[in-house]
Amino acid sequence: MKYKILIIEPDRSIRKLISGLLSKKYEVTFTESFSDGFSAITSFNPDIIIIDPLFPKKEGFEFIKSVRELSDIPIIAISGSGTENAAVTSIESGADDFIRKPFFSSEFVARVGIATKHITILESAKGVLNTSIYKTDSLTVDLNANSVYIDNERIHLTKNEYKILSLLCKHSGKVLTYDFILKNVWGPKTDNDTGILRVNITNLRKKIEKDYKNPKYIFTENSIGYRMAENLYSPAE
Amino acid sequence: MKYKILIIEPDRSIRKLISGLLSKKYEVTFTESFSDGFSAITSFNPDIIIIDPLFPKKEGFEFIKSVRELSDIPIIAISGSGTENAAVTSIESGADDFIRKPFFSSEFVARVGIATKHITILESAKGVLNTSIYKTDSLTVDLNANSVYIDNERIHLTKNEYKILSLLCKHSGKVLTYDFILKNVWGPKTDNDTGILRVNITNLRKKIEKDYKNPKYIFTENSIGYRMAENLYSPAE
DNA sequence: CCTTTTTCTTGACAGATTCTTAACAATATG
DNA sequence: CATATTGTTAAGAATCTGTCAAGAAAAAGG
Repeated sequence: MKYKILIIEPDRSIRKLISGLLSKKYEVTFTESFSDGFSAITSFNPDIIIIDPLFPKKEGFEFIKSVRELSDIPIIAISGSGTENAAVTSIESGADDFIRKPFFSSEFVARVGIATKHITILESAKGVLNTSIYKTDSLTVDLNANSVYIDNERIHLTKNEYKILSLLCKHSGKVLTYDFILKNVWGPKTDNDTGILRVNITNLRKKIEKDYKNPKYIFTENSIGYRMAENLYSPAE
Repeated sequence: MKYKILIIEPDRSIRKLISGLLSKKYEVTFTESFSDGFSAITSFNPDIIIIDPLFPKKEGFEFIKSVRELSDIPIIAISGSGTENAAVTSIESGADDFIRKPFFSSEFVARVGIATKHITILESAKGVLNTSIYKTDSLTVDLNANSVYIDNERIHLTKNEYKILSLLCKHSGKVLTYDFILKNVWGPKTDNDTGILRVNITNLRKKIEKDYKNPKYIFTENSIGYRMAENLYSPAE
C-alpha cells in the first residue's frame, strides 16, 4: 500500500517538481491554501504532510500547530527563506523536518523517506496497523472511501457533515472542543461561532442516529465540545 | 531525566561549540573516532547519536548502518560537505537527519529537539509513558481525552468540575491552595471567594467518591486547600 | 445561460444545563 | 464554649444547546 502525501504549496512549478519526484512511490494530493489543507486532511487522510509555512501568508505555523494538537503525523516544512527563523519556527510549531528551497532532488526524496521510516517504526511499536474504518453495530464510516453506511446501506452526507463526522471518528472517545472542530472544518481563521456547528450536529444526528433526541454516537460535552462513542474495533490510540 | 547524547566528532572546536549548545538540556559524551563510538554506545547507552560521517575517514556511513542493524536510536549526521551526496548517503545509511556545517545554532538545537520528540512519541506508543492518565482502583482520569471513568464507566462532569479535578490530578499528592485553584479555574482576576469552590468540591465528591462524606480521593487540608490522593498507577499492567 | 436543487449560513427562541449566590448545618480549632 | 472554617442545599440567574425556518450561496442539470 502506498503512503499518502498531502502537499500544501501555492507555487505551481514547485508542485510540478515535487509531483514528479514523489508520484511514483507515493499517492500525492495537492492544495494551494491552508484552509483547503484542513479539508484535505479529513477527505484524503494523508500519512505525511509537506507544507510551505510562509506562503501565501505566514499562517502555516498555526496550521502546523493545529494539526499537532491531535496527531503526530510527520510534517515536513519546505521554504525558500534562507534564514534560521523559518526553520526554527517550523520545528517549534511541530514540524519534523525543514528543507530549504532550492533543494537537491535526491536529498528531498531521501528526507521524505525518513518520514516513511518513522511511520513504519511507529506502527510496529504500536503492534497494529492504523485502521481507517470506524465501525459499530449499525454505523460504518470508511475514511478511505469517504462513505458512511447505516445498517449496510450507504447514506448521503453533505461535505461539512462528512468532515465533522470523520474528524470525530478519527478521535473517537476523545472530547473535541468546538474551537478545534470549527478550525478543522471551516479553516483556521474562523471565529468561534458555534451556531453553525450546532445546526450541523443536529442534521448529522438526524441522519445517523436511530433516535436523534437520545444520541448513541455523537455526545455533547457541555461548554466544551462533542465526543464520538469509542470505536471498539480501533486500537486504543 | 536528561536524555543522553553521544557525539562522534574529531574536530575539537566543533565539539566545544556543540557542548555549549546542548550540555544544559542534555547529558553529552564525546568520542573522536568511530571505534570509540561503538564502545561508547554500550557503556554510555545514549538516546541520540550525532556524528560526522566523513571524518576522519568516510567510515561513518558504515558506522550508521551497523548501529541501525541493532536499534532505531535517532542518528543526526552533520557534515561540512555542501554536496547532496553526503546527505543522501547518510540518510540511506539510516540517519534521521542531516545538518550542514556551518549551521545556525538555534536550528541545530531545534533539530536535536525533533529527535527527542520522536523518542517521546515512540515511548508513548509503546505504552511506556502515559503521564496524562490518573488511575486508581476505581477512578480513571484521562487528561488527553478529557474523560473521567468510575469502574470503567464514563461519568459526566461539568466544565468547572473537570477543570478542578484535572488540576488536582496533575498535582496529585500535593496540596493546592484555594487561591491557586480559583485562579486556575476562574481566571487570574478572581477574588478569593472560596464559596463557589466548596460547592464544586461537594458536587465533585458526590460524583467520584463512593462515600462522599468520607472522601478517598479529594482530601481537605484545613485552612489551606485541597489535595488529591497520589497517583499510584504504574503502566506495567 | 437560466432554472432547479441542494447546501450553507444566519437569527430567533425554547428548553436544558450550569453557574453563582446566599443561607444554614456541620466540623474543626483553640 | 466561641469562633472560624468547611460542607450542604436549594433557587434564581446566566449561559449553553437543540431546533426550526428563511434567505443566500453554491452546485447540478438542462
